[in-house]
Parts: sequence; C-alpha cells; structure tokens
Amino acid sequence: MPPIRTRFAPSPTGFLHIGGARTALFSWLYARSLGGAFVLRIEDTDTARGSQESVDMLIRDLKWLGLDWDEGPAADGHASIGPLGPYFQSQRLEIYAGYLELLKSKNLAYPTFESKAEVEAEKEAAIKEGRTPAYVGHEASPAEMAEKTAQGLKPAWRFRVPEDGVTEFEDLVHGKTRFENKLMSDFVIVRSDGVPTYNFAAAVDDSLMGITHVIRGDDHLSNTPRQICLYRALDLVMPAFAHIPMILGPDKQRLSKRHGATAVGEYETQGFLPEALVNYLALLGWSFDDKTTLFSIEELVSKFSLERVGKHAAVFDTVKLEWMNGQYLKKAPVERVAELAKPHFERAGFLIDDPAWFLRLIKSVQEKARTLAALPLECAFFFSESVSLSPEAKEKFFAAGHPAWLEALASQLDAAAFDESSLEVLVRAFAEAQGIKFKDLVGVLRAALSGQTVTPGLFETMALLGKPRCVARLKAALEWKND
RNA sequence: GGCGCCAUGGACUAAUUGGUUAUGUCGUCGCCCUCUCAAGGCGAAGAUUACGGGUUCGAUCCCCGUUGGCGCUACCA
Repeated sequence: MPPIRTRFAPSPTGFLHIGGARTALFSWLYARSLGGAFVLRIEDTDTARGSQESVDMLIRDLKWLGLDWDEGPAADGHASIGPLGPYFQSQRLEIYAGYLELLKSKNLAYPTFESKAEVEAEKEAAIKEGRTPAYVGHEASPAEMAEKTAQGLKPAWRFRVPEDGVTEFEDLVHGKTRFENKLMSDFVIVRSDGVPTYNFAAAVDDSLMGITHVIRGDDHLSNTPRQICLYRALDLVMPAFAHIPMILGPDKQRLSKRHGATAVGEYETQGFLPEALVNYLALLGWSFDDKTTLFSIEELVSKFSLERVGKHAAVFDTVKLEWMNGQYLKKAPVERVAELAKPHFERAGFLIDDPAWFLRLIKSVQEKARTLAALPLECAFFFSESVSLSPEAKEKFFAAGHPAWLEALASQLDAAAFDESSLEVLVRAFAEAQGIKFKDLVGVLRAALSGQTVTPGLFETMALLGKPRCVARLKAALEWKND
C-alpha cells in the first residue's frame, strides 16, 4: 500500500476558523496515525479576498495547535517546501492552463461569454418553468470567439459534464454516494481572468500532489462528483474521499461570528491551551469509545481512525471546552501555566516583578482556573494599591456587626511569622479567644484583604499579600462604614 | 424548485454480525469534603432512539415514506 498523503487546503481569506482547524486536525491525525505525510496547500485563487496576512495567521494558528506539515509553505509564509510544489495555487497558474489545454483538445471544455446575470436569469427561468436547472452554457462559436476577442474580451471556460450516467464514489465516512450526471451543470473551470475555480484547481492539485485521502467538510460532498468527472476527463489518479460533518453554532446554524469566538487565534488570546482545543475538536464528530474523554495528542494520533468519524453535524459547546481547558490547566506544570498566564496579566496592566512570587500566585489559582484570561481579574486585588469592596463582600464584612477586634488582630499579625501554617494557627487561636466562629472570621478577613468573597485560600492569600499589605488593609478596613 | 447529506436526553456521544435496565462526558440539581469559589468524591433528574409504516420471534441498528435541519445548485472555496 502506498504511503498515505493527506492535505489541508484553506483559502487565505481571514483567520483560521474553528471548522477549518477541525478539518486540518482530522487530516493531520489520519496522516500521522498511519505514518503518512501531511500537506498544506494555500488555495489563493480568489485574489479579491485572499491576503498574505491571512496566510501568516493560518501558519501561526496551525503551528500553535501543533499541526505540522511535511510539505507546503515555509515558515515565512512565502517559499514552498517539498518536491511537489509550489503549494500556493496562485503560483501554479501555468499548470492549470496546461490542463485546460488538455481538456480543450478533448473537446471537454468550451468558451462562453455570458455574464453572471444572464446565467442566473436562465436558472431562475428554469426553476419557474419546472425544468431541470442543470445548466449547459452557451458555447461561443469560432466566429463569436474571434469577434469578442477582437473587442478585448476573454471567455470563461466551462467543463462539458457527461450528459448521462451516474457518478458514484465510496466515501470513507458516508459510504456509497451517487449523483446523476444530467443534473449537473457545465460548471466554469477557468474564469475569464484566466484564474481556475476551486473544483478545477483542487482536483488537479490533489492528484498532482499525490494526495491519497481528501478529508474535508461535508459541504463539499456535492462538489465531489464534479471533481471526479474532472479526474476522469484528465486521466488523473483519484484520491479517496472522507467528508466529515460540519460544526454548528448553538442555533444549529453554521458556526459564525455571531456565535462568539470562531477564530482559533481568539481561543489563544482567551487563554485556552492548544492541547485542550485539539482534544475538544477531536471529539466533535469522532469518538474512540463510550468512555474516554481526555486524550493527549499522542493518544489521538494512535487512536484516530476514519471509521469512527460520525456523519452528523455537531454543535460547538464553549462550556464543555472550558471544562476541558480547566482539566488541562490543572494538570499542566505550574511553570508553564505561569509563563502562559504572564502576558494576560501584563495586558491587564499587572507587572510581574517577582517571578517566584508570581509562581506561587499561579499555584494558588491553577486548580480552579478554566481559562488563563480569567485569571488577572480574579487576582486583581493582589496588584492594586487599595481594595475595592464588592457589595457581597461588604455584606459579609459587616455581617456580625462592625468587627471591632480587627485592630487587635492587625497588631497581632504585625508581630507574626508570615507563612501559611503560622498564620492559620494564629487566626484559629484568635477566633477562639474572641469567641468568633472561624468561618466568620475568615469571611471578614477575606473581605477586608481582598474586597471580594472569592479568593484563593485565606492563608495562601495572606502570605502572598505579605505582612505590610495585610496589616495596612486591615487598618484601612477599620474606616469602612456600613451605610 | 432540483439533487445530495443527516437525524440517540439541553450539548458531545456509545451501543461487537438486529436481543442492553440505551453508555460515558459537559451542563443542571442534591449530598459529602471545606475558610469562600473552584477542584475532587457520591448520587439524582433528564431519551416513547424525529415521526409513520413495514421486514423480523425481536429493531437505535435493515427497507420505504413523511417531517425537519444542513449543503450544493457561483466567473466563492
């Protein structure tokens, strides 16, 4: 059996989308699981929408996810690496032109000068009259060609789809799928500006690049017979196809911006770990068994198979992703979490001048964290000069009347050792001596020190804050009025 | 309009060749743990497997139909 070769072929029209990332992941996993090669090809034939910035973002996001390619664009986003390049369709125009000539020589492609509006009008009319809207273009006669060309016009080229018969193929996830040729229009393969369309360029490239398995979203299922007709017409070797289900928003509509974050890059800036996103995405449309939920990348590679890919679309659930991210955050080494969290704190305006202290801070919040981006907000009181009292904390603070003993506690703390266990011993003893419930005392102290009702463990928090700030904050809290 | 694909609790899903009290995870709720919140542990609720017909001793599973969703029907990909 020849080695497996899969590809991811995005068009660079923006950031890497969650759906695209999942498609790339499945292709990558399939190749890696079978020791094959993964190819990245940039489908930049839509010059109006594509951009170099998009290519750069794509490369960045793919790398962040850990999806590496054996052939495709170099790290700089310009050069191509691999023997079957270039891997940018915009640089392969002469190749497509050659295949167009081949089609022309077989009388399987013909020129047309119709406008888009004319084509649409024809289709509308066909639907209205109850005719099959399969469209046969108006083929320009040699005379029309000469005349229009003389006027400086250039034709678009349509592919002559077989008039009858069926095109069927064995899809690796959907099984046997068949389409009647007579229902297919003669589609445009080369636009009047000389640039090939998706179906033409993709078919030519997949074959020329030796792709053995085309894994893509099932929105392409209906495009497949067109491409198969092209492979046959051009005598090109055909890959196997696996159409994976789409990812939907909560309203079951195609995932889009109004559903919130859809760009992979946004998940990075929101503080998701790439392995968590990968794990979550892998489970959208694929499962290993009825029990396993958490998979390392290595496990995914060893366990992935197309046979276990499902057929129906899946709704993207941010809440479950967050849970999963929390699982990974909890298990990750503190050093790594701290390093990844640092930019989030800096973006919030919190400078980290003591790395060792910061590590302790992260350690105190790591277990409960769901995303890195949520951390600075929760930890803000560690960085601010004074405390801003939340209404809930205020209520807690005054719950047992004005805590008059606060001053006494402050002076005891002023003389105390400031490690967690000493602090706990001191506070517990103080509570007992004052006849206050430990629980209540903790609540008051938490409010006084942080202005919040939720913080890391009180003694961790105190040790992290340090003696001077703790004492100062307790004294400041004495001035609080219960109004 | 035509063609295609799909259909298991709110979400993601499992169910060896048709035979299970229909699996697990997220979420929800409760209890435990506990200085708060999480995390963790335990437990519960939630599914006439979209609907209607078949085939069969027996259908989540096979067949047909209906409905619904999505996709394609572009000189987008």
